Amino acid sequence: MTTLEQSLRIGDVARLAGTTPRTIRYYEELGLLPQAPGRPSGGHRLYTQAEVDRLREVMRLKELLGVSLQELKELLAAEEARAAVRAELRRDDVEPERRRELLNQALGHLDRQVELVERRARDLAKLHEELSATRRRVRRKLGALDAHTRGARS
Amino acid sequence: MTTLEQSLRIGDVARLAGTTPRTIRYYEELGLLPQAPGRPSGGHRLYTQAEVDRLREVMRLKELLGVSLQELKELLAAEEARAAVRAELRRDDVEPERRRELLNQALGHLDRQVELVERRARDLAKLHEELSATRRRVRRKLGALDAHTRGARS
DNA sequence: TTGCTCCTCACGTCACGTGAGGTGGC
DNA sequence: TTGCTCCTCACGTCACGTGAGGTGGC
Repeated sequence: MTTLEQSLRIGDVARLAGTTPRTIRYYEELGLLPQAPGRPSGGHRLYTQAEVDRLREVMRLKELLGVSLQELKELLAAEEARAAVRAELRRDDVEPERRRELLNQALGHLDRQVELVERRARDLAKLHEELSATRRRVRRKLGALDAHTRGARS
Repeated sequence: MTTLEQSLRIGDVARLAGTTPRTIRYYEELGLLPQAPGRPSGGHRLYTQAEVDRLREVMRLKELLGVSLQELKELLAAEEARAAVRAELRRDDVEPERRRELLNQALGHLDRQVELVERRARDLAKLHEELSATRRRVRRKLGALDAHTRGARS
């Protein structure tokens, strides 16, 4: 039961996640990150690796899903519910219908995220195809130009 | 030589592109869209389909590449250079070395865009894989739950 | 003439960046 | 004690949103 890892400060967390202390405080203010616990109001925030992971996940979803922080907060509230639910599900005295309800909720949230990701992936693939086609055309022109130049010299 | 299509107003363009007049004016101010030509300063802006296409492309790249408007402006300046260059290339009196230089520039800009797109696509694919795996796990639990319930009832 | 859309300020908002001035732990 | 990072305002910035008050074309 070591508590040795409880020693990350806000600057450490920011560096590990690739962002700034200001962003962490802002996310905490919005409720996207939990309040650093046991802080005497004005004292330093202390974190563990769990907060680093959480922050990285928040940043990743924000970037890749392209949603506002408010929307993201709602999406993540669902994930938190799932975490709480997992604890509840682990106990065996949960009624099957309650269990089914919880699992179905989780499935709904996952489906929404997957849909957002797939839509973005389709759009990106189309753009990639177009850029590649243009690039091939430019390359062909360069090739023809080289061949012509060599032909004229030889 | 009909000039019948020269009759789009800023609200029309916004609706066709899925944005707002304010965004169009802002992009014009930043130089991302050309000034609507022949406007008596205070008069209404008039557009053609070409501006609609341009605007859609700007919006699409902004969303999918996730770059700032300033970075996007630089990327698109390259595209404009390409357009001007295509006109120059069409004439046959361009020196081959100049021609090669222009084509190589175009290739460089395309490579940068393709790299951005591929990086995003990789990140998205990874996220998709993780979400799908989680979804499969939840589904398996639901399936087991159903089987168990039916088993208990039968 | 009546609506509608347009125009230009200009202030508000979201997601932070960036000092200003001060306190706290190795 | 000296640095360093931390703290809380609070104003600045980017990419627009949203009226305020007024002018212009079917």
